[in-house]
Order: sequence, then C-alpha cells, then structure tokens
Amino acid sequence: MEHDFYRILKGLKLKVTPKRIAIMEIMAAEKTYMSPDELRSKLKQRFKNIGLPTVYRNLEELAKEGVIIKIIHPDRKLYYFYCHRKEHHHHFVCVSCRRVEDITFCGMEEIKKEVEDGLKGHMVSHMLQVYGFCKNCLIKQVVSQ
Amino acid sequence: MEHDFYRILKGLKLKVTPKRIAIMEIMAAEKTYMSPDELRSKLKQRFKNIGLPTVYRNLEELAKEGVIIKIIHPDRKLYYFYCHRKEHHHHFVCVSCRRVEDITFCGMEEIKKEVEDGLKGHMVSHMLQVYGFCKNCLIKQVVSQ
DNA sequence: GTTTTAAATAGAAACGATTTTCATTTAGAT
DNA sequence: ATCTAAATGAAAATCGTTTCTATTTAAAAC
Repeated sequence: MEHDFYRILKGLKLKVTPKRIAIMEIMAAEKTYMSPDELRSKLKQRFKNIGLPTVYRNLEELAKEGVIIKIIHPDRKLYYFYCHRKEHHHHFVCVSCRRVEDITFCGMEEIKKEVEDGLKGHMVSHMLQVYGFCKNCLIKQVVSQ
Repeated sequence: MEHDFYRILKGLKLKVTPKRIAIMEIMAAEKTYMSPDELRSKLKQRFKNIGLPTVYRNLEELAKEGVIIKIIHPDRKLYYFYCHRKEHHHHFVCVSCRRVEDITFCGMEEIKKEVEDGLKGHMVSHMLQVYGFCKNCLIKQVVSQ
C-alpha cells in the first residue's frame, strides 16, 4: 500500500515526503469525505506542527491529478475523498454519516444528446451529486424510533 | 410584469418594496446567472446607496421560495438566476457567456433505483449541473478562427 | 388620513475558510 | 557530501458572506 502511494507520487513528479504519504494513507482508509481541517486533526497525531496550508496545497495537487476527488458542498466548504476507481462515475453521499458510495449509471449520454441536438450547444462537463441516507443510517433511524 | 412580481411577493408574505421589485425585474430580464455583487452594480443605477447585505438577504429569500435558483459554482461563490419554470428540471450553463438554459430530461429515476435497490440507501435529493458552450458561443468560436 | 408596529434597510464591523508571503527545511539529483 | 528546487510552517492577508444595530418604511390598525 505504501508502495502504491510512492509510485503514484513518482508518477505525478511530486516529491515523496512523509506528509504526502500520510495524507494519502489517511484519505484512502476513510470512507467518508473530509474537510481540510478534519484531515489536519488526524495528521497532527503524527506531525504536531503540520500547517493548514500544507494540507490545502497537497489536497489540491492530488485532486488536480484525480487521485482524490474534490467536492463543493452546499455549505460552500471544500471536502475531499480518496478515489479508488479510475473510470467515469458519480457519487452518492450520505447526508447523515457522509459515507461516499459509487454510482455507476449516469444518464449523461441522453443529456448530452439533448444539449447538442435540442439546444444546439456543446456539452463539455457535468457535475452530479446525489444525497440521501445510506444503508447503515437507515437502520439506525429505524432502531432509534 | 410588475404585477406578477407584486403577486409573487404577496404570496410569499414579503413586503413589496421598490428594491425587491427591482431585484426581480433585473433577475428575470437576465438570461445569465449573476453574483450578488454584479446584481448590486445594476441596482446602484437606481438606488445609489443599496447595501450588499440587502442584496444577499433578498436573493436568499427568493431562492428559498424557488423564485430564483441558487447555484454553487466551482469557484465556490454564489450565483443566482431567475427561474421561469416551476416544474422539476435542470440547467445547462454556458461556460463562455454564462447563459442558462433548461434541461428537461434528467435520468434521476434510474439513479434513484440504483441507490435504493443496489446500495439499499434512500435518495433524498440531487444536484446536477451541466457545462458547455451554448449555440451563440459556438458560432462565435467558429467565426473568430 | 394618522398612528402603530413589525419588517426591511444601510453601514460598519465581524467572520471564517482559504490563500499568499517569506524565511527555513528537506528530498533527491549531481 | 553538495547543491538546488520543491515543500513546509507561521503569520498575515484576502475576500465573499453574515451579523449587528440604529434607522427607515410598508402596510395593518385605527
């Protein structure tokens, strides 16, 4: 696992620093999205002086390369999560526990068709975010009633 | 038209102030999304002391009621545009001129099915944003080459 | 039409997430 | 072991947005 991260950083021509490795480790192990500040709290256990700009810079670099995904939450803050899959897909975000799960289907072919045939425009990208309750949180809701 | 706005505000139990009417007029006439600050610039032509908090408050109130749509742009700033249609639909945003056009189709039924049957979760909402070049901007691109 | 009162507003100040600056440290090439 | 460009921490700056408070105004009550 450590070697994967090493290889990824080499591939991106980024220096292999202990902090970069730690950031990737923590992100990859976490199933929910994280704010830069939450990530820093976790990093502080290993590096007590780690600065927030370092966290922001690294998350942004990794996001630019698609190693992690940046999401812009309705609260307008940034969140990130590690992206294990490389194919095009979207995400389901649990509004309760913030767990992120993959969605395979995305009807973008039809929408692209509507944009290009109907509106005579050209679609270059899209962003889809699906919110709800995941399996675990549904169970908890039933139990707590 | 003025009477439509009057009726809408009455329906929302908001006081009918000249600034509210002006905000709705300007937003409804504009085919592109606008930042609060851009809207204030336009309002200043009529009300030279209008404050930015007033613009933010009014946009937020109207957005809460669905009269205008709030979008969270990838730049993390807020933008708004007037929503002429009331049925569920999504928007195509031209990345060049920022014109907003409606998209009728949205494959959410399939995605909802995937979330509920596949992930055993419960979907409560979604957000879809489609980016590209509109018809006019495609023409300009061709012309300028 | 006048009075009343609750909502709307302007202006100034506060807020807070993110970014920049700059001096210091460190990875990795020579 | 030395060198150089990249990475980092700390502090400060930035800037879109929100809060606070005193004043004004729409419109309900009289």
